[in-house]
Amino acid sequence: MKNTEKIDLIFKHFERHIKLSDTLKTELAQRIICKTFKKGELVHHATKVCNKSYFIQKGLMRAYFIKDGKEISEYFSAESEWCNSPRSLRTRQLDIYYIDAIEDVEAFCLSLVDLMYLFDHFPEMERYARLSMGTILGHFMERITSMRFTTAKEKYNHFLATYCDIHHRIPLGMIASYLGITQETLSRIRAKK
Amino acid sequence: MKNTEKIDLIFKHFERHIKLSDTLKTELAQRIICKTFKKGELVHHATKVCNKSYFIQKGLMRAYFIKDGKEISEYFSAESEWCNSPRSLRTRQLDIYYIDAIEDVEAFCLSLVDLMYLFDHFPEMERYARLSMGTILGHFMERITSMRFTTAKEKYNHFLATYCDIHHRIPLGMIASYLGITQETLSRIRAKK
DNA sequence: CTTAATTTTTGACATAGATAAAAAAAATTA
DNA sequence: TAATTTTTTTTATCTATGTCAAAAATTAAG
Repeated sequence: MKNTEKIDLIFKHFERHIKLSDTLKTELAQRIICKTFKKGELVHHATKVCNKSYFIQKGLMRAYFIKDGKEISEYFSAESEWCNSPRSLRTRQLDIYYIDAIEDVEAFCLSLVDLMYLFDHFPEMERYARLSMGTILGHFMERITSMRFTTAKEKYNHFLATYCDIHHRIPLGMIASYLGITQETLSRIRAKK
Repeated sequence: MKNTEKIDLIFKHFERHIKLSDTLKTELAQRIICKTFKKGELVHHATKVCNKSYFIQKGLMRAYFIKDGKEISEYFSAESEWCNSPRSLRTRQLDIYYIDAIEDVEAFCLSLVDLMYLFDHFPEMERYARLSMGTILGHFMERITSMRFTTAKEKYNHFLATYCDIHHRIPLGMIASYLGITQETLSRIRAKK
């Protein structure tokens, strides 16, 4: 890491859940590397096991999978959020997800090996993971509820609420596949209000 | 705890993810209490903050919420699974979920206070939570996919796959609300095959 | 700038699944 | 075991959203 100011972004993120000792900060700084991706660039390919986690410093990433030849968006990650192929990273096996950059991206990158090292040596990292996964789990539960008992319009409103800050940066087609509706339907919903 | 054999069930569960030291086993045994619930009994009420987690030893529990006066099943927990109101437990705030017993239930009960104590003193408990939440997160992702791009029949098949062992113990109406389809539709799907 | 490629919008039509109401079956209680 | 309540099934319509096709608008490339 050259830019010590930049890394503060991810430190601040950790510190929302845990206290970072100087030792841990040093260990993190030694292991985190910076990567950049051009808009449209593929960051992770489903034919590979995912062994990295990206923390976005600037830009927008998307996890998606292919169904019947079409890209189905699974989730979007923006500034100060992680992006990876969760199950692949956890189980060290293949999963269906691709990751690409919707905008030019600057990201911090932590390898699985380094993550494991940190979990083994810093219990507070385990806590961080437990707490932040709890938050994500909550979002998923809300999303499941939103998927089940709402009209297409309500689904879209729920999307607008959860991706409040970044919804305008995501193309309509990607939003439609994320919501499980057709882009025609979404276009009509937008036209009405 | 009187029955030392019984508590092995939950020890074995922990040991799927972590090693349990004798110290931790003792601490757990001191804190876990047994509770029983009759079929139909309300275990957790949405007007209360959830401050307990139940690990089911025998029977079947359900988390649900009320929408337009109807009970919408969120998830089911059977033997060797946890049941609680996740976000309420995590944030110490109210959430929408009720929990009831679909069958007579015998469960181990751990209070939030005791959970916190264990997290604070046993880093391996943090790891256990991280790993088991990862598994749950994977299930949720699959469920979200299943909710979005499949017909009612495919949703039902996905339910049968995920609740393979216990699907026959869950009433049709509860399954329908879990899947976000009407019970009439589910009844027709069952009739066909 | 001009052309090509991609994304979004619009229109016509089809259909899976919702809704409503009532009968049948199963489970619970007296 | 009869009576009551709850759950499931069936029948008949209705509607939101999907599908297909093509035009318009936007973005990217030469």
